[in-house]
Parts: sequence; structure tokens; C-alpha cells
Amino acid sequence: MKYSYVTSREGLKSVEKRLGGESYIFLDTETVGDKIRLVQLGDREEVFIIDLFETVNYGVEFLKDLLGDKGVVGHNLKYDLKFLYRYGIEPYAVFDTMIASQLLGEIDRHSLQKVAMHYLGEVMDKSLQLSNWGRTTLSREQLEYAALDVKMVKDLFYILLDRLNATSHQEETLIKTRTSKVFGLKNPVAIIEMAFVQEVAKLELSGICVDVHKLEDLIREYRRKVQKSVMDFMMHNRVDPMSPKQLGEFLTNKLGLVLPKTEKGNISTDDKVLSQFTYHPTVQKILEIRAVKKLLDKLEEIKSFVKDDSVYPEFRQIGAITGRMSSLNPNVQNIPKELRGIFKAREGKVLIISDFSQIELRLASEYVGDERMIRAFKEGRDLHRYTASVLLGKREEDVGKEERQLSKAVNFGLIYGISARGLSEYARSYGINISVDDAQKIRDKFFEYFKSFKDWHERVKRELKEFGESRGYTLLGRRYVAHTFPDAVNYPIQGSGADLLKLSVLMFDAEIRKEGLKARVVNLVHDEIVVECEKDKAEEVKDLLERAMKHAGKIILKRVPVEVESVTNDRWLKE
DNA sequence: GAACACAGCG
DNA sequence: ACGCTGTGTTCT
Repeated sequence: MKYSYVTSREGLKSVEKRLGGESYIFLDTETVGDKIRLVQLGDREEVFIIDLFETVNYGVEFLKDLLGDKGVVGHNLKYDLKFLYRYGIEPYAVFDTMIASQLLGEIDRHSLQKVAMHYLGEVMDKSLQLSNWGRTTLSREQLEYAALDVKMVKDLFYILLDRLNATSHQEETLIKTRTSKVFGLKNPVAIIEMAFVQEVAKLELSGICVDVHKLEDLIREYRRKVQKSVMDFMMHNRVDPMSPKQLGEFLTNKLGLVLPKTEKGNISTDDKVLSQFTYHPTVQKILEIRAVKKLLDKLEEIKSFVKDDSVYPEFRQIGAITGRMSSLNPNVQNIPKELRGIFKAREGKVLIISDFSQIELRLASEYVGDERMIRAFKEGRDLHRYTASVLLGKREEDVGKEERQLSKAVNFGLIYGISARGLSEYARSYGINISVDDAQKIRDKFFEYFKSFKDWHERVKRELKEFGESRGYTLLGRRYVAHTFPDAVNYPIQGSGADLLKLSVLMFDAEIRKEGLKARVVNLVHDEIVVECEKDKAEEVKDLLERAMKHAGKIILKRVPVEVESVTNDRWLKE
């Protein structure tokens, strides 16, 4: 592959001449600390390696102009985009070969090395990746290495694009997007995932502001509490209450409790088990210590990642096999509700917190096409109450709190493939005692009424029996393969939820740009979007966010309406 | 360092 | 029960 090393204004001129007319180009970067050293740009035949240490300001200006109206193709572009955004460089559209490989699901690791091996049969030498990219004069080997990644991405692009387009799902609304037009991409899930790479890059750059004073106060308070309680407990019982093994033996041998076994044969001491023995003050003490300890752990996790009053979590765009994102360092998707108040809007700003109500049940009824449930949603009914009235043969207004709770379990059970035994156990944890037989009757009644769910479950069971797997697509066309019944009923629903959230964020971003407003997404939690914006724009941004979510809802769900609930607050609390 | 138990969220 | 991640203990 031909490459040239560009270190001057004249060099950039010839890059402009060569690439200026392209609608998309192949891109990679090599970075040193928080700076970009090289930006490699290529077309089908040639690679230009632009040295930003040599071309400094005018190099950056050049890239802003060049990429502003172009698509870029790269591998793991979130990484490159975060650097480019910091320089004010923003490509018009994005195609990521790593995401493409993840969507195709043919391999389970997606480094450029692995993807190139699988789709091209190429062996890549990565030994120069960690070489010194900060040295004044780069070696010939380093430049060749820098050019090679771009060549590999180019070869992969055409193959992956074809493979993604080879699926049948189409969605007119999405075919009109930048991503689709620039790359000729027609697969709707790929269209949203490619565009979403830019959203994740921005999300990671935004971070979330933390009330550090409050955080530190709470840590001090909880640490004192835990230390004292653990000391007391050990003095009295000569057992470490934080050790499940010691605790299991102690509770069985000294207190005479009959505890169930875990899968591996250990004595189970989890909260669910212990909560049945709360009449015992020692057990109560253990539960109290744990309750404080788990909060303390979470606070310390957050604190360890604070940098000038914010945390900057990493988000994995396709973190779960269903297509959901995951979050880490710190994980901001599992913050206990009572601690969310330590996250706040930055000075002069507010947070807008919007979520979809009962979204999985809505998606499930759309997915299976259950006429009765769809009608109930259209009529704006309280679904759990409605189900209870059906199951118990009562009027909706006569359904009690516990009865509604039981129906909630049944409704969720549909999505998770619950058994009669599972339902009976679940009900017990809510203080409702029903036998396995009764649970079976309730289940039967549910399926008799919501017939499409029965057909669905039977179809899935048949597929599993016959083929050992159940394959299918989410509402937007995301592929999945499941090997167990619970997976097979859960994946399409959870996956459709992921489709919906991602599309919502994209539509919000598009609207924000169109209106020339400033607002940024600071957290995403499966069915919830948290946005930060100036106080005096809060109303406008909130309306826009709700409209975007509802619009996305209409695209993903053709028959079932979605409902969105929003709160504006200076902290991450729904009050 | 891996495996397990536990616990938080949707 | 389905999907995740983090912490701590225990074992190899």
C-alpha cells in the first residue's frame, strides 16, 4: 500500500486534492498521552500520514474542514473520536468496523487483529502499537505500521458493509440518515449503532459531576458505622460477619438455623435467605451491617474515580449480548437509588431525567402482537392492575396492593420465562403465599387470556427442542441466538429496549443540533436518559427530549404507545 | 489469578 | 428468572 508522510502545508494541499472529493475516508490515529501525534487518512489506494506535531494548528484546522462533511471509517472509533472532539474536529458520519463485527456476531473478540484474521485471513503484527510515538523522528517501521491499520480497515469495510446489508430488515426513517446516505448502509440496527458511536464518545467526554463534600461526609459516616458494628460483632461471636463461609458455619452450628445450599454446595447466607430469620437479633445485625457496607463500597468505588469534581465512566456500546450498553470505572448504571443524590448538575445547570414507563411489557406485547394487551396499553390502563383483574376475576378497582404486586411478578415472568415454581417463590418473597399448584393455575389463566404469549412460548420451546437454539430479531432487526428458554424469551425484549434507547438519544441529539441548543447526555441507564443543560433552557430541552423519545417509540413500536416520565432537578433524583 | 458469593441497577 | 459490574473472600 502506498503511503506518504505529511509534515507541511504543501503536503496538506495534496491531501485535500486527493481526498477532498470523497464522501468517506478511512481513518486511524496514533496518540501520545492526551495528544494526537498522527492522523492517518486513506482512500482505496493511498494513505496519508499527517503529523500533528509538525503541522500543529493548521493541521487541526485542515482536519476540521476536511472531515466536517465526510464519513470516516475506522476500528474502535470511540477512541479516536474522543481525541478528535477535544481538538474540535467532528466527522459528518461514522462507520466502525469493530461495531460491525460485533453486530455480525461471528467471533467473540473484536480487536482489529482478530477481525482482520477472521474476515481477511490476515495476520497482523501489533508489536509497534506501544512503541514510542512521541519521539521527534518516527521510524520507517512506525510509519508503515501506521499506514497498515488504515489499509486493513479499508479492506474490512467493504466486506462488513455487504454482510450487514445482506439482512432483510428495512426502515424508511433510518435510510434517510447521514450514516445511511454516506456509506450506503441499509441495515437499521447497523445505522443506529454506527451513529451511536459518536454519542458514546461524547457521553464519555461529558462525565457526571459529583458532590464531593457530600460524598466524603457519607464515606466518613458509613465507615465509622461499619467499623464499629463489625468490631462489636466479632467481639461477641468470634466470627467475621463479612465472610459468607464463616457466617454460614456459625449460623448453622451455633445458632441452629437451617440454611439452604448454594450451587457449589456452600451454605447460602444471602439477604433473601437471612431475611426469613429476622426474629433473631444476630441475623438482624448482620443484615444491618451489610446494608451499610454495600453503600460504603459503592461510595468508595465512585470516589476512587473522581477527577476535578466529576467521574468519567467508560461505556461499552454493546456491553450485553442483547445490545444493551454497560458501564464501568465506575459503573453508573447500578448506583443505589438512595445514593443518586450525590450526582449533580454543574454550576448554573440542571439535570433532566426521563424514562420510559413499563417499557419491557410494551415491547413484549408489540413483539408478540397480543391484541388484548395492546388494546389495554392504547386505553392507557395500569397494566399490572388490569392483569390482576383478569387473573382473579375482579373489577380493577377492587384489586389490592398485594394482588397488583403478584400480577407484576406474572407480567415480568413472561419476559423472563418464569416457571410455576419460580412464580410461587417470587410471590413468597413479597409475603404472598401461593402453592406451586396455584401458581400453575394463575399461569394457565394468563396464557388462556393473553393467547399470543402462549403461542410465542410454545413456538420458542418447539424451536429449542428441534434445533437446540432459538434465533430471531429484535423490533429493529438486531439478530440474536438463544440456547435456553429464558434467554430465548428475554433477548428479543431486552434487545428491543436497547434499540429504542439508542434511537432516542440519536433523535434527541439531532433535534438539539437543529435548534442550536446546548445540552449533553451525562448518563444512560437502559430505559432512562439523563441530560445536563443550562437552567434557563431546561423547559425547552425537556420538551425536546420527551418528543425525541416518543418519536423513537413510534418508529420501534408500530402499535403500542410509549409513555415518558421526566423530572428536572439539580441532582439525579426523581422527586 | 480464578472462582464464588453477594448485592446494586434495569 | 434475564442482562450487567464491583467488592471481598477463599482457593489454587
